[in-house]
Amino acid sequence: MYTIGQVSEMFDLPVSTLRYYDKEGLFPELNRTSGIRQFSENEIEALRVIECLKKTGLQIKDIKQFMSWCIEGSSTYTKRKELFENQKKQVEAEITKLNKTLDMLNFKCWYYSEAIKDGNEERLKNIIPNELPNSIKSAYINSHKE
Amino acid sequence: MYTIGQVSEMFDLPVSTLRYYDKEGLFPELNRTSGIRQFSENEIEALRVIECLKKTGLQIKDIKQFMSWCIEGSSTYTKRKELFENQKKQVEAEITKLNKTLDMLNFKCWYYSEAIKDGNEERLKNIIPNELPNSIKSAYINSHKE
DNA sequence: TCTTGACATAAAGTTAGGTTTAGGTGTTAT
DNA sequence: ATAACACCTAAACCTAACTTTATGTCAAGA
Repeated sequence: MYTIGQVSEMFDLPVSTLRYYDKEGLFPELNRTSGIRQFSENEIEALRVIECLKKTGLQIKDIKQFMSWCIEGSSTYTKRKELFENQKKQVEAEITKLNKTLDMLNFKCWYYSEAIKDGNEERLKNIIPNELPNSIKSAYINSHKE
Repeated sequence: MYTIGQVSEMFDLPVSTLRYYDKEGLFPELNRTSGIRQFSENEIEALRVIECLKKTGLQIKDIKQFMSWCIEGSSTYTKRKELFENQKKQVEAEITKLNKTLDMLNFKCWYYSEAIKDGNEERLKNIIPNELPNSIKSAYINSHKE
């Protein structure tokens, strides 16, 4: 059993955030002794899931929904699995997008290192995109299409 | 030259968002003819950079700062390069985090597919974490440490 | 005893990034 | 000439996810 202060330290989250999550129904099985919250292993795992689902872009109200399914029991296993599978797709798509973003960042890093060497952008403006070095050209094309 | 409506279609952004970006100073060189915004290649590239930098987590006010540096000329090449290098680190760190998130999602997907087969979580609760299949075990450990 | 520190609540405040609304201009199809 | 569009502005509004504030309880140490 942990106090709210201990959990705050463990997860590096403000106490106010934990109280907010509780108020929003994210710890439906949280017990109290004379008003004081008692976080058990159950709430610790819930917090790991909360942090995971938040990272996937899920909103608090939908995380609350998930927590309700957990209490409903075995009849919601399929729903819960589908949720995780959906969020997995979301994250995979997000990683793909971030890799496209990295292409733009790599191109711009190269661009400015060349501009620093030249002292201006004249030469660069003339070689874009056909005379770009091959390694940079693909990053340029990837980040400038659509 | 493009109208705001054409740019809205090209980037799949609401017209109101483009006006908002303009108001926030993200198109410092945008010209107008009798009050109507004229988006040129310059603003199109600016928008590509805006979308890129937003994806890296940069705030509008910092993107505005970058746009000001662009106008200042060659004296800001180094600052601009450093910005892109920083954002590149941010994105690489974010991809690492998302991969950890994927570990949790993979574990949970596996967990619920097993729970569906069993009809309950009894067996699962007893095999965590030591008797987990190896492929799942690493995902579990990865997403349950720290 | 008194004050410090951890816990509690309810309600108001904050922030970023837009979006909506209300009112107006100018051009083009019927 | 009138209606439908695409454009314009300023200002109010919105939302999610917290955070802060004001107020109070309770246990332990000086």
